[in-house]
Amino acid sequence: MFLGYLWLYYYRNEPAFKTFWNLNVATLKDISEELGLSVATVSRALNGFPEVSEKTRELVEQTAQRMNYRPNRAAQKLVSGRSGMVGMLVPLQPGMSAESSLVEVIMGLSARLAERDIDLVMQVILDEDPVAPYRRMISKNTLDGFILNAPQVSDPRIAFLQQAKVPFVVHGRIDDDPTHAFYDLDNADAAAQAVNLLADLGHQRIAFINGPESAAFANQRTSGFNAAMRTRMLSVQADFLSYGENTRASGYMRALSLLALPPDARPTALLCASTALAHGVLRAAGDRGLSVPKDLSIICHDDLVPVLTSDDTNPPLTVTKAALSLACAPLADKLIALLNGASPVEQQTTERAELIVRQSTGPAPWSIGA
Amino acid sequence: MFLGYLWLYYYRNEPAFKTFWNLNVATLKDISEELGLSVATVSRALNGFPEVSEKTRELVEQTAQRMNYRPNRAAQKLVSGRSGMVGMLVPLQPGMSAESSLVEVIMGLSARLAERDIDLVMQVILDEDPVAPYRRMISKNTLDGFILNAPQVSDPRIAFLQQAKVPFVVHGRIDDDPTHAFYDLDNADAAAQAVNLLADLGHQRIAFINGPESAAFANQRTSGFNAAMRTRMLSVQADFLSYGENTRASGYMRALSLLALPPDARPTALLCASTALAHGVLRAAGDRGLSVPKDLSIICHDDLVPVLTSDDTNPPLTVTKAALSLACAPLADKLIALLNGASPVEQQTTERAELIVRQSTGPAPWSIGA
DNA sequence: ATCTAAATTCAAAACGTTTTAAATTGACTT
DNA sequence: AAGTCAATTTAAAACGTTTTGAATTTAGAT
Repeated sequence: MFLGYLWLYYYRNEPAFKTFWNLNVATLKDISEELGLSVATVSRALNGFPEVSEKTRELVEQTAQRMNYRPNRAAQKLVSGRSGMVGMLVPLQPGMSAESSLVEVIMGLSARLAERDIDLVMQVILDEDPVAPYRRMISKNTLDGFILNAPQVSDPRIAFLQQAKVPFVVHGRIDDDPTHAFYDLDNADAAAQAVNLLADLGHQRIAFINGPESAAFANQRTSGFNAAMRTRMLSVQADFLSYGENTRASGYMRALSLLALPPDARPTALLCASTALAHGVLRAAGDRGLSVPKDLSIICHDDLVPVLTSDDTNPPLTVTKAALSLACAPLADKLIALLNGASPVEQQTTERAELIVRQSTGPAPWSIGA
Repeated sequence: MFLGYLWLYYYRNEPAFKTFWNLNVATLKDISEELGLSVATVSRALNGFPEVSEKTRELVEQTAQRMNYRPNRAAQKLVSGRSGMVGMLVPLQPGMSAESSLVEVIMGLSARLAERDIDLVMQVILDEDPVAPYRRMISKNTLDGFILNAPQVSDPRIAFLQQAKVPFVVHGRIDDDPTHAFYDLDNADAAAQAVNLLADLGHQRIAFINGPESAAFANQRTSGFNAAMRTRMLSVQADFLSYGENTRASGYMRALSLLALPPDARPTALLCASTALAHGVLRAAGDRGLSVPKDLSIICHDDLVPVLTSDDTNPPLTVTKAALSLACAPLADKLIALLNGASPVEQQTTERAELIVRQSTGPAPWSIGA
């Protein structure tokens, strides 16, 4: 279906929206008439142009305030191309609704952007083609830029937006040396920190319960994991590295099968990509009658999203910690910088996770027995 | 096919790609020049006006499709007063980020609205004054209507929007007979169903661990609870009804203190406003060494938000069930109806929760002993 | 007072759409 | 062939802002 008939009913109906005008919103013309000035001067005065006299500016600003003037975004957009709105299009994947981290990010972004009077347009994407919605939004001509989350391994959205020369910032990055603006956790380092802690505790059979294989972050964790294991002279068994959904259920299932191995073959330590996975793993350990950390050490990465916490579990989880909420302000700031003409490569930040040792990690079982 | 070629251009970075996707978003003028028609006719053809000939309409629609035309929202807004955007302003309360139900609603709404080519503008509110952000957004003149969630007992936002004559729909309602458009769960009935089940099982000391006192839904649940208790000739002790945050932690704390009472004084059944609360309650029961449902029956309301489920607990929870996700489509539809001039009182729907009996409820302990 | 340059201000065009009122076309009557 | 009425189409005026290029005022120097 093409747009036609929708707009017919939508637009033709007057009484519903006529009321919008009733709210005493003053226009530039109203102010200019009130003061006997031209619209151009009033516009310039309010936008801080240098060629308007101080006396006039003050007068105009007072009057604008008094008359409750607010610039009409649509009109601004029409002439300047800037709408004061940025978009975030999130793909709806199966089980996505559980993605509680998303609300954390949306909230933080929206709050920060609002400080600069920028609005956040949210849209859930159902399309097969990940690029199509961006094309649609761009051609609709209402957004100044985009925030992308959860980048995939070779994410077509990023290539597309770069090509289209639309400002955007990514929460995460596609490879080690991207040309786009981003704010990202040092995922490889987080995995490496975890491995080093476990290796220091004498663990040799370390399994990694990772996130989705298509996610860029999961691949970065794998790189860090493998590299650190190699450095510590530890071998990685093929079936000790699994990818899957970042959910409690998935963690439970995957841990259950790992822990079904005989005691001398099964991992003595599990590294999980998220607290959700770790919750599932804890439960699986309980079901298998294993005590943590005596029989099994567990470490995970904690985004500090308050839904599934890492410190009110039993035992409290050892984690690599990096608050997701801290990403919001930088992301918003970077996008704003881009909108103001900054170059993407100047807008790249990587953050290091902090290791918090709690009670879910301990010496490897064999080292005690030996 | 079609898409394939585009990808080709896209990867090759060829000019055809740029001119097709990027700067050249077709306007009505482009189409009119292409066809030798006037802008007015093209506009009318696309908007389904009756006075344009069928032949012309078809031609215009094909050309529009071919040239990748999309109406410029800013321009439409400027002349018609309609922007094709609706807003959802959510107050950021402490512990709000845990409100995972929100993401569920946002996702669902956005998806449904997108079907009608309407965009959802999200904003997090930090203001003290709940009305201020609405006033701000309205004067900015970019939104056609609002979706309100989590209405409070006598919510000032609703009064303000009604007086400002701005279309809006509420997820929930302020009182039993509101004049605004809403979609709401029959909260009183949900509580009553729970009480009836427990009463049928012989429970007499039933406590209610409710949501925040300021929330309208919590008050409706209380009414239903009290009414049903009265009908069943059961008395409600003052300290058996508590209000608080809808979190696991709050459920845990409140249950802990209830279960500290001596066996012949403490409640034999707990009714919880949410699965999050119930999770906390389950843990508290475990900590107190009480077995569910032998010593204590637990029933809660389940929104079917997949973060804290009710069926993979031990034991699986008896619930009154009503999927939150089912609210999204009706909410979006109602708002669209309002935008098209429908009267708010025609746009009111109440949904009944379904009782699902699982293993967390059982006969009252004394009735077994007796 | 006159001239010049700088400092202000202004009128008008543009952005892309919808809509009003007027103009054109076409089909039927006579 | 001319006249009438309906069916299409068009030109032009909005909507509220920014911006360009020109016009005016002011100040400074002669």
